[in-house]
Amino acid sequence: MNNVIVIVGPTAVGKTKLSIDLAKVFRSEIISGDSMQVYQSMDIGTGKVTATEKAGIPHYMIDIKRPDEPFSAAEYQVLVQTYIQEINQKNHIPILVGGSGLYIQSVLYDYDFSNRKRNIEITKMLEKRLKEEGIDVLYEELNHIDKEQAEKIHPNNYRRVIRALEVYESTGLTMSEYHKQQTTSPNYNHFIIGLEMDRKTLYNQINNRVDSMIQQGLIHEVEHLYKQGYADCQSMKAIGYKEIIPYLKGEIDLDTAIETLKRNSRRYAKRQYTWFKNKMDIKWYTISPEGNNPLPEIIQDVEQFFSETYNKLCYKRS
RNA sequence: GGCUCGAUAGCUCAGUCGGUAGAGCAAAGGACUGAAAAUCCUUGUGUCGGCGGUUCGAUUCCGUCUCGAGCCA
Repeated sequence: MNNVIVIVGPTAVGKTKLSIDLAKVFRSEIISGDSMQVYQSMDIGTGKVTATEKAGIPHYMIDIKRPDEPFSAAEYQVLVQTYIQEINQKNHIPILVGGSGLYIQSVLYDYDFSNRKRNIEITKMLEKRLKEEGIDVLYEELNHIDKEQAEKIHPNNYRRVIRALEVYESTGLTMSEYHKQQTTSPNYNHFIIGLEMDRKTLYNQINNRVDSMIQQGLIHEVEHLYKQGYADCQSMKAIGYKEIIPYLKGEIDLDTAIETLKRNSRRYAKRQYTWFKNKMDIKWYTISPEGNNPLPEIIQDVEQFFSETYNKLCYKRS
């Protein structure tokens, strides 16, 4: 079974730095586990690694899409699983690092998306019906064809309701029927490192990070994309972009945009915690306000976890 | 120094004709299988500024003190 080291944690906690430190020790290659860093020209706002930070370590899943292209967990999964296999074949352990819970989960547990491709035509029709008939009608319909799935989705969550209907309409099988086919055993020999931090400290760090993004020219970056006509794409739903666009349109002032951006980042961090804590089997490492370095402990735990295959790996202690 | 208006949830404020209180925002918790940085759900105990008085009972009325804002000297 292939190996993979995973690093998760809320935004701004320091995942990128840890991934590079670890990659140096184990001579790993890094795969981004992030739904927005796949987009080109979105560097500052997504907190992408810089060329210098990369320190020559190969990085995957970054800058692979234009900002106007769609992207999805399914597409992500296929590419990443290929990379994981390739890196393992070279006798290295890949490090999968990022904050997009579903994306990482779908790789590790091999969610089977293949038979239920998204069908934009059907989605659009359902969206039209949502407008005309209201969510209640759609929800009732879902309840009729797939009670089990309907019970899992709140009636107001139109995205999930529409997707469940779309899957049924395009494939003839319901969401819960797909769930039943799904295996629950992990796809890889994996060790998940979670970075956490006292909430107050993290929020401070998030606020400071937003300020520094602004200093680095985030406004300019968003403006550049906006002027190219990318305002309504999936990529512009990213935190750091969707808050700046109203400012560029003159709808809100800059302070409001920045405050909203900070708030959305904080809320995002909270949602990330919810996912990680409740869905993944994680070994947590706390970073204290004094900025302690959990690296030695992590190295030890990783070595121990992979001890069986350890001697075969091309690692090198630095 | 005098007068007026304030002081209630982390913030901005509402309210109780006296029966210990509620909105918005912030925040916290949760859901999630091809948009996931998306989408959605749930959650309000706070010495009602301090101390006295009236009252069966005061956050509400009265007195006084503290702090803040404004006006007049």
